[in-house]
Amino acid sequence: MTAPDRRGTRNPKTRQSLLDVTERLMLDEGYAAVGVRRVAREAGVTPALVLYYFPTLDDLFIAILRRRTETELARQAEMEASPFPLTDLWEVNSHPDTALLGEFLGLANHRPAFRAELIAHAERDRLARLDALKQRVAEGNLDIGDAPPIAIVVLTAAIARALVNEKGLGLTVGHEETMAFVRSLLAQYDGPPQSRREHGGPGAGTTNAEAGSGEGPG
Amino acid sequence: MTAPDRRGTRNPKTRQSLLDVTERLMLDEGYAAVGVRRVAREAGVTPALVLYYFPTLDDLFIAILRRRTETELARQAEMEASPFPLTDLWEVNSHPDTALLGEFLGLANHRPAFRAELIAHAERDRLARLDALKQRVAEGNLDIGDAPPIAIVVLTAAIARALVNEKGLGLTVGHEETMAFVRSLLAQYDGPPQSRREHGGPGAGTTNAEAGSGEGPG
DNA sequence: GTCTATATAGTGATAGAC
DNA sequence: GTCTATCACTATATAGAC
Repeated sequence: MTAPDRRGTRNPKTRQSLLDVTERLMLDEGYAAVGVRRVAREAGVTPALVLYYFPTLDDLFIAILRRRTETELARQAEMEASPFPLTDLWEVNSHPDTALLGEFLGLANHRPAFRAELIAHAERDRLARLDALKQRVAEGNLDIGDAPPIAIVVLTAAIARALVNEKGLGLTVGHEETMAFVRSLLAQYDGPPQSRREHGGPGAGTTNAEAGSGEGPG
Repeated sequence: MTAPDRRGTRNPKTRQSLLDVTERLMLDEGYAAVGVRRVAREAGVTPALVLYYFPTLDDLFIAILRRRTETELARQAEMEASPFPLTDLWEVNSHPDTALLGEFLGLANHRPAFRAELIAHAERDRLARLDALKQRVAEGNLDIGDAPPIAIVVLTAAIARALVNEKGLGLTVGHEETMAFVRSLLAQYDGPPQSRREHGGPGAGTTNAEAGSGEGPG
């Protein structure tokens, strides 16, 4: 259902070019702008060639998703080496490329063949981040109190994605204050105990609620 | 650009039927499922009649948005009378109909005529909720500490919408824990001081972090 | 107010020459 | 591996009969 899997990969350079164009189109104009003709035109080839590399549009979208996965695994690895995992988890989710995830969600809504692939990817990704977070907690590098780690993972992703979506639309009411607030909250528990409260960025000026009056919950 | 504004509204019953069908289609299958043919078929009329009431598809979508606005204003009014504004703010945002907002966001992404209308609506809505929240705080009915009220409004909307979106997709990893966590957080500061911690629903069993070890921040 | 019929333009995908 | 040409289908939207 996904791809007839044409052996030989043909010309890798052309293939990559098509993927680049598609990804940029999705980010700039949304997945609805992606079509065989449009992609072909922007890549300087013919529509037929696009379908030669990706027999169906679904195959093209799935290829984008798969390529994305590798990039994210790399970022994930970086995060695991960071001294401030929470803040980094937030930053990773706030990356402009997160807009792609929004497009993927919309795409999955009316492309069944794409949906299964996306869900599998999202779940894998979510569990990977959960594991990473748990490990940091176990190492004593991070103290999130009674907060369920999975909730932290879900929340950072949810908030960041929603903000990116809104910004892409041109809706930014309250974003600045919200991001400052979130950053200050994360910075409060983030990193090894001795360094706590020493970072958080200039935007965290609102210090924050004394929601954690102790040295840290738990 | 929006509508030639056909005077007379014709048959209000037919008009409402078309709106009902469209709204249900958007919720069930996403905005991509909405087209003159499909709407016509499900409403038991012909495609031409749909365009008789709504000269372009954009007009149809905008009509949905406008009708929605009234409904939300009603909910908003209810919320303002509730003893637990935070929890209600969350519940309102978690209402299944929130899925519509996600569809609207996607829609605005590739329908310029719809975008301006949506942004105006979203900003108005956000500021209304902000005012309501501020008033509850001023009344002493709610204590959110140093947290910027606008951040509370943005965050509840962002989180709820993201969860609804994911659920619609079939991705629910971590949702239960996250919702329980959010509810417990909200319940902690929600309502008049004397009733605090007496509600929050059965899902809030994880009690929560002792993030607010005092009677309340501030 | 609702219909039939159609104009116009787009789409994903295929066949086959080179 | 890349092209031209085209099929089969869908879409929004319009004209005009009833």
